[in-house]
Amino acid sequence: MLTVTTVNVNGLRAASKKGFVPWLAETAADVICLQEVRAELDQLPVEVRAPEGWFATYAPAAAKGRAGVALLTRREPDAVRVGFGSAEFDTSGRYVEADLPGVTVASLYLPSGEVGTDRQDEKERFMAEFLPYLVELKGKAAADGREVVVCGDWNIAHQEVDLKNWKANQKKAGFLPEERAWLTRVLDEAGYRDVVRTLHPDVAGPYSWWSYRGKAFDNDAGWRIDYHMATPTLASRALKAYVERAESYDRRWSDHAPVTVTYEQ
Amino acid sequence: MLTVTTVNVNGLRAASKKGFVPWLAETAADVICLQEVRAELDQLPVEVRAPEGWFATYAPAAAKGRAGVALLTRREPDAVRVGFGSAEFDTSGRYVEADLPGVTVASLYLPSGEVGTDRQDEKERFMAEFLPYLVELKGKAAADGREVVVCGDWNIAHQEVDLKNWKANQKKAGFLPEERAWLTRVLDEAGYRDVVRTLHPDVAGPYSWWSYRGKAFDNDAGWRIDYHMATPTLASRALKAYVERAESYDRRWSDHAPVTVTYEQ
DNA sequence: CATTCTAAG
DNA sequence: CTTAAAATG
Repeated sequence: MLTVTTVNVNGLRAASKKGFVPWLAETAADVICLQEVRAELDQLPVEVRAPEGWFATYAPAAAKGRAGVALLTRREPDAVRVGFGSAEFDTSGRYVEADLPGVTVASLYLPSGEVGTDRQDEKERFMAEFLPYLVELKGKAAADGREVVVCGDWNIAHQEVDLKNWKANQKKAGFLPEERAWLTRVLDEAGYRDVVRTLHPDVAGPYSWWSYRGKAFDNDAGWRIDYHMATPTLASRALKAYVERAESYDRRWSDHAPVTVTYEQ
Repeated sequence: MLTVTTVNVNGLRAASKKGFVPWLAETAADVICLQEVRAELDQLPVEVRAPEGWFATYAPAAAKGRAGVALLTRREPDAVRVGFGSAEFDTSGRYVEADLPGVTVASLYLPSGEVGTDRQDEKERFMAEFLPYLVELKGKAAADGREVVVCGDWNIAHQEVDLKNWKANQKKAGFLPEERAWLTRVLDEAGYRDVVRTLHPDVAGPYSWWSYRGKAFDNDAGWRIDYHMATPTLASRALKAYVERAESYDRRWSDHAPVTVTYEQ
């Protein structure tokens, strides 16, 4: 059994003050993929920089206070790689992967974007570069007889069922036709499986992100943008999935909820 | 009797959340000179933007969130003037004056500065422009048979007795020889009186500012940089002076304390 | 609406 | 150490 959690922490320093530390102490996960750490190593409290019982692999962004991904693993990885061979993005704190026995686990933080801005152009460049890498990653892993799961904040809701207000968001970044089509290519061309959707084909959501603005959380006006994208064999071994939505607005320590999948080994 | 208070609020929005509002409700002052308001009018809660029983004259800086002075008067001023005829400083939220019967009261926020920076150059330019204005102001007032008091944060401690650690601060902005000499000229050349010092010639302080850094407040490592500079006749009418140091670190609503003087009329 | 950085103090 | 803005999400 391998339990993998992914969660965008929206600033690990802030999250650590609001409940991330006890959450970490109680989780049953074997691997945790973090996004939006937004800190240098030495800015983090020691309980999260080097948590007891975990191996921590941090990939901060070159720009202070931005992005940043990490992997927490209960056992030491056989290998760790930061970035995916992109001159533009490898120092931007958006991708890290680790080899564990039989499986490569990655933490991805895809750029956010907003229509008509440079950020959206950046998001599109990332998508264009990252899709071929997914294909390559899957090929290398297959040659090695290993499975792959790329977890993280993909910043795109795939289908209408993946966000509460899909009608109002058809021209919004995160639910644009071209972004949705790109996610379809991740599945159909690169050959990954959306593990949570595969386990729960017909439910709305389960959402994993609610804006801090307005009453989005209380109205459950959420988006499903945090995914486990796994190679088919690993996906077929998924036993259960769970989105850990906080009980109330003020018990949250991030605007995202942890998304956990348990895989049979 | 005319009671005048001056206080640098270090952000009136923050101060309003921490105790400025009840302080204002209970003060016996007739005129309050505020510095470092750091807000536009419409960013302020209505209880301070238009407090009941007061006339409020705000002179915000053109730069958002910076400087800003104001006058609160229990009666409506006969006239109000923003700035002192300086192309550089009249829109910088550093000076406002109001005519009340027999007396002109001004709120001044002299630039802060730091040795070796552009800010210090700015402070020096302000000083160079402001001294002649003080002379002019006094002359016009005399011709009109009125007194003058320029209250505010002058950002200079005059003598060794005006700050706790004068030895360690001899090369620090706020206690440089040239700044101290300039304050002497305000007294000797422009002919103003330092009202609080005149009433209390021999005491240490009373300090009106304690840095937020370190334990400055608890150690009373303060500076006397907030002054009532009055024309001699008005100064001679000062009956008592009072610096309202907070009872404890966390009952403060600013790093400065209100400095209040009661004048006989 | 929240996090972090920066400039300023 | 604190305020407030700005950029980002």
